[in-house]
Amino acid sequence: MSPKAYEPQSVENNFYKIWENRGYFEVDSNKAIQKEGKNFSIMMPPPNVTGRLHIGHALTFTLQDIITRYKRMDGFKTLWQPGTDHAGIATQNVVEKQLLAEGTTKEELGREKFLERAWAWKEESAGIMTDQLRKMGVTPAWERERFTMDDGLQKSVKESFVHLYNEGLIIRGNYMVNWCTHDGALSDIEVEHEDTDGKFYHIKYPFADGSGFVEVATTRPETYFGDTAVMVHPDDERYKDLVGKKIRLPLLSREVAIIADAHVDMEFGTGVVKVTPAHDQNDYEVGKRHDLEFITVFDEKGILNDYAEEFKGLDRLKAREIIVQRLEEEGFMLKIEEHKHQVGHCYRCKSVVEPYISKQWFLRKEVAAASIEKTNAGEAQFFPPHWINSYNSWMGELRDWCISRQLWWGHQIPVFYCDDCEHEFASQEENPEACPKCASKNLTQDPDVLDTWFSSALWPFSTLGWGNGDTEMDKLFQSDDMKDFYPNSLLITGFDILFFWVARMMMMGEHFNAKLPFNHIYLHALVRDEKGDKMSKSKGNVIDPLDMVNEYSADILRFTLAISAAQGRDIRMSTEKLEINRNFTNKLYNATVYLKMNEETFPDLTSFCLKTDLAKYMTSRLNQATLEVREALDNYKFNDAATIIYRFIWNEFCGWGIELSKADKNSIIELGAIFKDAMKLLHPFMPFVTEYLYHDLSGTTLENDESIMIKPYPHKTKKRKEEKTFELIMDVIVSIRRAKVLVDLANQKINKAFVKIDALTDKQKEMMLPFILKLAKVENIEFTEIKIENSVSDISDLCETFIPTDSIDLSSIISKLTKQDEKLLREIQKLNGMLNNEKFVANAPQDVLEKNRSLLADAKTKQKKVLEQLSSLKG
RNA sequence: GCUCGAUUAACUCAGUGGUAGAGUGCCUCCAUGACAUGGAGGUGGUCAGAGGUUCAAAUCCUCUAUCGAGUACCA
Repeated sequence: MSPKAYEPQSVENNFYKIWENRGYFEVDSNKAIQKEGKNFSIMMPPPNVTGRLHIGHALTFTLQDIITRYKRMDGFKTLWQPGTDHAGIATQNVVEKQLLAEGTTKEELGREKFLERAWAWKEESAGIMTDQLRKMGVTPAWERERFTMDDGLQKSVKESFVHLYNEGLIIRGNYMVNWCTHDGALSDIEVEHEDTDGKFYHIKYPFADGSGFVEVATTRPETYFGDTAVMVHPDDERYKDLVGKKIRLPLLSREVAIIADAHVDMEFGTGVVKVTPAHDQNDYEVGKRHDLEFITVFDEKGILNDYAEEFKGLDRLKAREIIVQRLEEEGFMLKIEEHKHQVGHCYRCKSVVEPYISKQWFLRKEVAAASIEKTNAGEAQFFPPHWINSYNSWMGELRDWCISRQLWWGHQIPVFYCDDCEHEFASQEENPEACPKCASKNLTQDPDVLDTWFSSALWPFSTLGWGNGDTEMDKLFQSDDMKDFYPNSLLITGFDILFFWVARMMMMGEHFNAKLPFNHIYLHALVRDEKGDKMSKSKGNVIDPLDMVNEYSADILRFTLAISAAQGRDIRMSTEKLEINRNFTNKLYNATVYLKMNEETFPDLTSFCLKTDLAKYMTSRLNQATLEVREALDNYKFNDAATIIYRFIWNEFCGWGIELSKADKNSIIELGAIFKDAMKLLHPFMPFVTEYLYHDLSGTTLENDESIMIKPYPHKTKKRKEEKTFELIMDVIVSIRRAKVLVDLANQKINKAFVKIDALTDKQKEMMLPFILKLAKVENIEFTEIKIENSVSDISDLCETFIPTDSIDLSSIISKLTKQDEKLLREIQKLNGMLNNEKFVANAPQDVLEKNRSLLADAKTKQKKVLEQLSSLKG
C-alpha cells in the first residue's frame, strides 16, 4: 500500500548510496548517451576545511549540480571536480584555538607536530563537509576528490611558483604591506575597511628654534614617534615661509624638517601633515620622494619599541590614550575632535590592520595583463554580464599581490637560501641537495607559506593534472584531461570572491595555458533571511541547510533555492517558500497516485505512438516546456527553468491533463508516459523524488534498474494541431463555470448549456463534447450560432456560453436576490436619511461623513447589480 | 567621490521595444474518486518620479529620489 504522502527521508539516503556506488557521478557514467565532441567541465569552488556547510554553499552547489545533471543527461562527457581548500589563516586559527583549549600553543608543539595536528583536523573537517554535500544530493566526481595541499597539487604549486620566479614575476622585497598583528601580512583585499567613530587629535609641533609652532592633526597619535618630516602643500600661502624650518617633536629630542609636497590637501585639517613613512601608505611614497628616514616604531605584534621612549613596551593601540594624556599634560594637545573615518580590519581576525614595512614575496601585477585583454575581447563571458565592470575596475588598478604569509599551515615557499654564499633560488625539489652556485649543503628554506588563494588560483587546471607529475595519474586525473576539460566550460561561484578567486584564476590560467580558464562565469548573489537581512551567527538568523534537508528534504531545499535564483538578485529564504515547494512535491506524488489508480505501469514516451487527442495535446505542451527549460538552463536562468516546470506540471498537466483524462480513460496510460518525461525535465532540480516516481510509474526500482539520472534529457518534438481545439475546450469549460457562478450553481450539475463558437467543424465538436460535459458538469451541450434568450450568458475570449434559465429552478435564487435588494434598500434609506439631515452634516466629524457617503455609494452600486440580475432571471 | 544593482499587485518576485505576469495573500463557493499540502470562480497595478527617443516604453536615453553593494580617499 502506498503511503499517504511522499516520504523523502526513507528515499534520499538510500538512493544517494546507490548512485554513488554505481559510479554515476564519474566522467563516463553516461557513456551510453555521450555524443562525440560534447564535453562539459565545472570545478567545485573548494569549501574551506574549517567547518560546516552554510546556506550559501547550499545555493552554489545546488546550481552546480543542476547544470551538471542537465549536461550529463544531455549527452556531455561531464566532469564536476570536487575538493576542499586548506584555507591557511582560517584553518590555522581553528587548530590554534583547539591547542589553546588544551593549554598549549603551536610554538610549544613545534612546526612539525603542529602540522600533524592540522592534517588530522583537515581529515575530520573535509569528511564532514563532503558528507553534508552528499545530503544535498549533489553529484561531483567523488573519486577524483582533491585537496589543495595533496601531493599532486603541492607539486603544481611548486611548478607554478618556480616558473614565475624564474620569469621574474615573483619577487621579494621590503615594501609597505597590510599587517595584521595576529595573522601577519595580508593582501589588499583581505583588509576590510569599516566606518569607525574615531578622534582627530590636533597636536602642537613646536619649531626647534622656539619661535612658535604648527598645528598638526592626526587620527593615530601613537605613530608620531616615527615622524621624519612635517609637510605642507607647496602652493599653500599660509605656510610657504615655513618650508625648510625644523620641528622638534613633542616629548622627544628628535628634530624633523618641514617639507613641501603636493600630496597635501590644503582644504583638509590644518593643511599641515605629519609624515610617518614607515606607518602610512601615502607617507611611504612621500618618504621615498624626499629620501626621508623610515622609522618603524612597533614590532610585528604591535608593541612599541625604543623610538617610543617612555612608552616602549606598550601595545600601540592601548598606548594611544596614555600618549594623549601625556601630550595634554605637557600642553601639546590643542584640541580633540570627533572624526568619522575608515579603519582597515583583518578579514579573518578583525584586528586593526597596520601599514607596515616588511620583507615579503609579491606576484607582480604584469602577470594579469593578457587575461584582462582576453576577457574584454570576449574570450570569457560573465553571467550576469555587468560583473565585467567590477572585474575591469579592479584589474585596472591591480597592485602587486603579496603572496607570503607568516603561517605554518600551507604551501611553504619553495625558495632556498644558501647559508654559505647567500645565494637564493627556487626549487621544485623538497630538499635540494646543494646550492647551485657554491655547492654548499647548508641550505635553509624560506619559513613562510603562500597565500591560500595562490593554490586556489591554479584549481581549474591543477586538478586536471597540470604540474602534478605522475602523482595519482589515472586515478585522480587522466592524461587527456587538459585537452578535454580546459578551459572549464563554466564556473559558478558567489560574487563576493570575484577578486579573491575568480580574477586570480583568470590571470594564472591564462599565464600558464594561454587561454582563460572559463568559457562562462556565473556569479550568484547572497542568500538572506525572510526579512532580507544578511544571515549571521551574531544575529541568530542563520538557516542551516542540513536542518532544512531534515525538516523538508534535499529536493525541496534545492528547488526553493533554484526557483529563487534570479540573476543578480539576492535570495530571500523563508519557511513559507519551502512549504510552497513541499506542496509541489505532494502534488507530484498525488499525480502519480492518480495515474497508478488507473494503470499499473507506464511505458517511456519514446517507445510508442500516441493515440489519444488529449495525450497529443499534452505532449505538445510538454514540448513547449522542454524548449523553454532548455533555453533557460543554457542561459543559467535557474529561476525561469524551475518556474516553467512548476507551471507545466501543476497548471497544465495536473490542472488540465489529469482532469480532462477523467473524460477519456484511454489517455491515462499515455499521460503517464508524458509525466515520466516531465520527471526527467525536473530531475536536475529534484533528483530524489523524480527518481522515485519515475521508477514507481515504470514498475521498476532503482535497485534493479538504471537510474533516471543517466537517461537522455527530453528533446524538443513538435507542436501539435490539437492545441487549438484544446484551447477551445478549456475556454468553454471556464466560461460555463463562470456562468454557473452567476446563477449560484457553481459545483452543481446542470441540465443544459449552449456554446457559441464561430466556424467549428463537426470533428472538433465531437472531440470537444465529452470533455466539456464532464468538466463543466453539464448533462447536455448544444452548439449554437445564435444568442440564446432567457438565459445567463458569459462572454469569453474564444466563445460565448448560455445557461437557459427556464430549465432550472430559479425561485430560490430570485428570493435570495429579492431579500438582498430589500436589505440594501433599507440601508440606502437609512444612510440617505442621515446625510439629508442638515444637523448631522454640520456636526458629524469629517471622516464619519465621508465613510457614510462611501457606504451609500457602494450600496447603490450593489443594488443596481442585484436588480440587473433579477430582471435578467425573470426574463 | 567613483562604479554597479534595486524600485512592477497587499507580500515575495519574474518580465531588456508590441494588449502588465506568477506564486502567496484576499473575497465567494466546494469535503466532487489523485491531492484541503487540494479544487472552482473572482478582486487586485499611473510598472519610484520627471523629461526625452519611438508608430509603440516597465523595457532604451537623461536627470531626480530612496534603498543596497563594491571600491578609493582625507593625514
